Amino acid sequence: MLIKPAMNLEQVSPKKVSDFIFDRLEEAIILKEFMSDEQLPSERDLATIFNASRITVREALARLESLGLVEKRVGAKGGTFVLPITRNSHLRNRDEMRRNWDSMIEVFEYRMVVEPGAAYLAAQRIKKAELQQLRDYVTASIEPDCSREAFRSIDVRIHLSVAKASGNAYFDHAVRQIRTKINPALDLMPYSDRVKVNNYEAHRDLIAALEAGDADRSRDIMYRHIEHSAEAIRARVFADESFED
Amino acid sequence: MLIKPAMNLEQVSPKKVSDFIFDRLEEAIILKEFMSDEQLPSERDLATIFNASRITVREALARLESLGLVEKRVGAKGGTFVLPITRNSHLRNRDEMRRNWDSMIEVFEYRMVVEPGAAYLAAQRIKKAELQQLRDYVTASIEPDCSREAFRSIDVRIHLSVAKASGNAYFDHAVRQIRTKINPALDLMPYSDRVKVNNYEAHRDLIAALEAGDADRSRDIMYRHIEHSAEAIRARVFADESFED
DNA sequence: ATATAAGGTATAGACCTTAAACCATTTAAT
DNA sequence: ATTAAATGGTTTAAGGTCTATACCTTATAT
Repeated sequence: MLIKPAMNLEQVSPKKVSDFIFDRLEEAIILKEFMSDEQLPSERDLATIFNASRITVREALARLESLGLVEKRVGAKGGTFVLPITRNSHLRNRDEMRRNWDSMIEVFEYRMVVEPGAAYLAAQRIKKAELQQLRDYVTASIEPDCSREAFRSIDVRIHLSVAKASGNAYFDHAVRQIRTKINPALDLMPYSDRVKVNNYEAHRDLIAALEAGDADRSRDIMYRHIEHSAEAIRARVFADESFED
Repeated sequence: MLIKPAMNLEQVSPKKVSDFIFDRLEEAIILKEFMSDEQLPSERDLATIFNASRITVREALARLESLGLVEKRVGAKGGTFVLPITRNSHLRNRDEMRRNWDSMIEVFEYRMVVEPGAAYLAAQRIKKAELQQLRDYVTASIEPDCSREAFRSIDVRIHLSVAKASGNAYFDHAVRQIRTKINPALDLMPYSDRVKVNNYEAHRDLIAALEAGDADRSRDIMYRHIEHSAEAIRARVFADESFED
């Protein structure tokens, strides 16, 4: 006898245009497509980009502003500017993750399946230009003048590029979603030579495996890389000390 | 030097409440939570379930009706009823999949990563009641009086239950999404004893592995099961003959 | 015939979005 | 000092969507 699963009753509410715009801009800031002090396109340009009215764009920007992600300045040379992450927002992030650690674990579990899968496919399909782009990112990440924020931004781009090189929109989207969830946690990490070198070596080895078209090795390297990353985040979130680096 | 990725300009449009309701009902029908000739809840009940107005529910139902998924009848004993899949819609589905085979391949690739991952986690966490539910499903699926449609419905429920047993909302959601994409293809499959037995054995072995808490074996069985399924779909979609069984 | 349970329809008000115009502020060029 | 340009800030009118409520129509069972 078949038992019908209960009708999945979900409270739906309309997703407004301003919600979409807010989500996209928040994601862009979290993924560091815009870095600190960088200016977003003007309200008028954003309206054109998103094919929306200026008022609707302003509603999305107002939400970003109320979250402390951006700041507006009027006048010529004015505009909407991305605010740097403050020590306070760091601590708030950490507490939020401590309180909600179970949901972080869910993201990690998903990531450990999805990103190695993306690397596996990418090894079979990545194009020369994409490999070169990856190499440029990795090279830039190990330069001595690479700022902490630039380093974090490059790290995101490397992982998103591998997902894109998988040639599969599902992996691309999933990695983007995962990264948007965990990037605030990664921003908590210290910025030491040891971290830089560890990351450099993992990314370098991954690129070598991708270049060799070795899908299994690419997958394994990615798996170990993000396994290590998850453990480092866990240690950091539950560390007693506060953050100074 | 860092090169900024181009601003991802996407045309956003508001997602209306009726869109959400339409999506959920369409999904429920595709996943065979409602079977042929079954009655959906009344418009008034759906409005309560989704916390929306009746007019909005009617808009969603009108779209379902225009797609030929449901039919409305007025009067007492009237209501909204799920229509059976016709031979024509079968052929349309097949042609659509032939034309858009690349996007089917993307779903299969994603599925081969996500569902084995879900099975791996489920083996470590599945509860006694969930195992019993799975056993009941599998038993029902091999009964001689199990209709073709009931068989397909049970198949869906087994895979969704495993995803749910992973205890991870990301896997749960992803498997749902994947299944909604490929279920129309699975509906094209013949309903022979050979198919029934193959499915039965794969599901039986999977449950045994889950019950043993053997994560690696659960993952491998799931992988081979859906690899076989993808190949069977490919053969069916590109078969010359039309469908009689 | 009548009651009942559905779908079918109509109206008014609240909210969201667009388009277009205009105001206010700041900077750089003149 | 004046002015032009670029930006955010504001207003208004028109149209679309959603809610709430009420009432109409159809078909079945009693």
